[in-house]
Amino acid sequence: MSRPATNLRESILEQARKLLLAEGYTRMSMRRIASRVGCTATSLYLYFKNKNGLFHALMDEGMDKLFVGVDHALDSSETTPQERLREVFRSYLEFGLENPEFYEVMFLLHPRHTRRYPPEKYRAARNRLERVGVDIALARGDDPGRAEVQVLAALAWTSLHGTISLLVAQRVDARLDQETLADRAVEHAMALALPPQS
Amino acid sequence: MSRPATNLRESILEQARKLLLAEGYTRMSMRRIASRVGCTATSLYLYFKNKNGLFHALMDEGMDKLFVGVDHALDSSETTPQERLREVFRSYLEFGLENPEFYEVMFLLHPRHTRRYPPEKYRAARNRLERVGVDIALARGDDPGRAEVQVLAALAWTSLHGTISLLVAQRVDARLDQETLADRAVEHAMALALPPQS
DNA sequence: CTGTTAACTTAACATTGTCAACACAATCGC
DNA sequence: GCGATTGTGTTGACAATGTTAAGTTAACAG
Repeated sequence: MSRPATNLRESILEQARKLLLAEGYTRMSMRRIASRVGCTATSLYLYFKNKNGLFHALMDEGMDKLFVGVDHALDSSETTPQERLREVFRSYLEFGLENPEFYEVMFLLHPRHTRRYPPEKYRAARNRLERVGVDIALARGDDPGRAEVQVLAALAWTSLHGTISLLVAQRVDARLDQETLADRAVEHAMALALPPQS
Repeated sequence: MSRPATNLRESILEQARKLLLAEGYTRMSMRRIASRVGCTATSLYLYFKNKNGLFHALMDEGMDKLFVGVDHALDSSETTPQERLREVFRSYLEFGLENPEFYEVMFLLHPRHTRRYPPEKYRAARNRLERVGVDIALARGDDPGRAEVQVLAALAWTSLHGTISLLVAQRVDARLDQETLADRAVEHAMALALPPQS
């Protein structure tokens, strides 16, 4: 059959996502995706440059998913910077813990294994981080323009990222309660937004 | 040739390590290692169960390397808990940043891609983390037995881990100075050792 | 000289990502 | 209507991967 006018691209993405979530990147092979979709492996190359292209498309999905929660928190302008920050941190952590494979795909997989996600696409993420920096500056009564604030924003991110990645990889002691750890991670990140000299 | 009595195992480990450091896990293929060693790929299976076994042997090397610095800091008993902690944190960060591939191999690679490193081997690492917990308790004037302290130790770890992994993957804004970020990450972790209600 | 065992290789299997070549159906130009 | 073109897909192949079964060669024991 040809020209079945089905949007094969969507089916490919759907099955690829399922396979990725269920079995990880390596076992998400072109042939296995194709077999589930009901076409040949080479057909995937009509819609994606290669396996990495497909993978990047999945990353886009993940980014969108992440931004929904983060933006909602960032845009709640009627609250204080502190409350916004806490909500952003919590939202980020939640995304990571509830979508471990997506998180893995987006921030954990080393670019050496998958080819690098286009830097311009990370700009959207970096923009959010800058807004976090602004809120940190507001909370601290600091000048948002200072490089110091960007360092603080980066620290908040790395701190939460570390928590997510070790939890997701199940590397923290199993006897520790995951939720308390997550809560404390948020509070620890919040410490960065405290006014200086306190 | 047979029975050359060479310690082939050592050569394999050496070349595997070089390949891993230079080109990452995926490109460290059994055949490529063998070709550099000067034997066939199947010979590697005489000394290691499979690629993962070889990989775990490399992890052992990395663990040892890490523990040298961390233990040195932990054992400097003539200093205060705070100074010890700062030195441990710094040492951990330094190891991660100076041995990115080892760090990647040990704490970044998801167990889904490489099979899981035997849990009992992580015990050595966990022991160190418990000693960090003790020092945190000492610094805070807290009871080392409290679960709270273990959470704090875990938080210190996740926080430093996040910094290392994002720096190693070159995901933080390149305009930020790597060293200041590292320094601040140590200080941020040190905040966990402050006496409560401050 | 004959076994036995250790060290290593040959040859193969199934699976992977990827690509060139081909085939068919729909649409466009006339 | 009809031929050319374009889009949509498949066939078959290539090289590389991890892994294993079977074979080979060398050293030692009796």
